[in-house]
Amino acid sequence: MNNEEFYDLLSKLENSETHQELKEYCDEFSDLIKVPYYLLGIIGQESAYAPSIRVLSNYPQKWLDLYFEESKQKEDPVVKYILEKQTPIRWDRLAKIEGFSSSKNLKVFKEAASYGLSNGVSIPLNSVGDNIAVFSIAINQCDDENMILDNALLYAHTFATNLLERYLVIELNQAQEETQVHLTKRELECLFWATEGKTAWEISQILNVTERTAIFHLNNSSNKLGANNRQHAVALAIKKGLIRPNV
Amino acid sequence: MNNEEFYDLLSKLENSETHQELKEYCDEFSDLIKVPYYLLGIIGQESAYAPSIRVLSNYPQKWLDLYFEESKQKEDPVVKYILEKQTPIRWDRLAKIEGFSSSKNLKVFKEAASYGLSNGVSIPLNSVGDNIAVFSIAINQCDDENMILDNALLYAHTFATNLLERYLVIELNQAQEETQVHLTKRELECLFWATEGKTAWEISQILNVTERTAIFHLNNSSNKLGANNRQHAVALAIKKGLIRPNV
DNA sequence: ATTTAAGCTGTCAAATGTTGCAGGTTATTG
DNA sequence: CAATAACCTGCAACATTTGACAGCTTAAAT
Repeated sequence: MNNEEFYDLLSKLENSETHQELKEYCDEFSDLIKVPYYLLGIIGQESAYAPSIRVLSNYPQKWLDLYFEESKQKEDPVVKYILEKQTPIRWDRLAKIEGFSSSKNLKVFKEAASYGLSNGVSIPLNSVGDNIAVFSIAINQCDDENMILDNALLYAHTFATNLLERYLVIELNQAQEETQVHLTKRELECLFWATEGKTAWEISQILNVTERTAIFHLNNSSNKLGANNRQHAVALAIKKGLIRPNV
Repeated sequence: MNNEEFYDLLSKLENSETHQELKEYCDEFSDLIKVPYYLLGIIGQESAYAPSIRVLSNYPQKWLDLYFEESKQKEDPVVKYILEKQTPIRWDRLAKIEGFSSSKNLKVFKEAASYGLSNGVSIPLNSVGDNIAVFSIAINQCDDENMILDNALLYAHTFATNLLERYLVIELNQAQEETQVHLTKRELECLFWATEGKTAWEISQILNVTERTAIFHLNNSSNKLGANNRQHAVALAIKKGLIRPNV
């Protein structure tokens, strides 16, 4: 693959309007890097105790079915890794890192291999917003698998970042007004100071309004976010990326 | 640059023990990709209204001094971009994107150019934890600047991810016990449910303890995190990456 | 000119959170 | 065995948050 082909592919991603279209470009990418399998996995943590998992992949369907049926993500070293680290990692190297290499964990690797996914690269993707994602590419056993993967890794890293960004934009567009929350400037200001540990009274002093007004905006924020209480609102706002540092 | 040189460099990063050492490898990287300038900027948002900014860079010192003296980050389109987006971007392309291309913003680009930074690539880095970072590489005007940058981008993306991860690990090691917070299992469990919007009483039911005990753990968490109140504790815990989705 | 969105303010009662006091158990480790 | 860390519980006073009711101002858009 040359750079021109690659950047062409990225601009195709940017102009995609459906997840189906994205999948086609993933297929194209997979051809270009000569790695047969890919998977984009997204963990939504709006509710952290019941996270949603979304997948865009051409992994063997039987393996995917088995994987989620038996909740193998709970003992998958790749999942453990992406929740803690940010750097792309080759599976055979991951298997040697302390803390990820328990025999229970390595069992997942063995099972995956039996479905034709003997080695791969996984790239943690921490988007702003409430999602944690991973993009993996995988290959069956062959002589130069390490070389192919090392070469593909660089492309896959940037490709994955663009893929996820576009995936989430499309998702947001489709969700439309129902799920979309729009907070007013004041509501965001109040929430911001709430995340800094200020009480309603303190916020009222900062914004030069009465305490009642600060409470009013905070309640509106909570309601719009569908939060149970202020703590929940604060948590949701941060996870959704509504709170930005005052750079 | 070939892949071998690159992966060698990455493993040097991984084994670094000081920020000075990292800087040396950045210099080495800069040579390899033939792009003279680099900058790693880290925005710590433990306190979002007074974020800390740390820099590891070989940008012209005069430009850096001027930049922070005049708080140019407030109108820097790159800063605006990295707070919203995740994908690497070439500056000349960024200048054309709607929403980032106000004349006020473009002024920063012009000033940077007068210090020898006429074009570049910036890579948003969203680490788990309480930091937002950017790695930029920059080049002075020349005939094939776009080609050089496009070629360097892929390497820079993965390099930057590894660089940041190591930078933060070193920082954490040096901070040592003073700043380090260790929350017990129970404290984390209570905090987790607090971020899900549960009251102390509800948490007590989930964990099968009395309400008083849940309050006890929540208070301990708050104190250890240095929080003013529960909302603050929840916010800090999420920003620090202590709250993980229950995958 | 009317509507609409956003902002602002007030009061009251009930629920929840915060703080400080005091004391207990259990498992691990030197 | 003694020390330690983590965990568990109760009571009481006070602060803060939440929900429900009611009404005003201002700027922008139809």
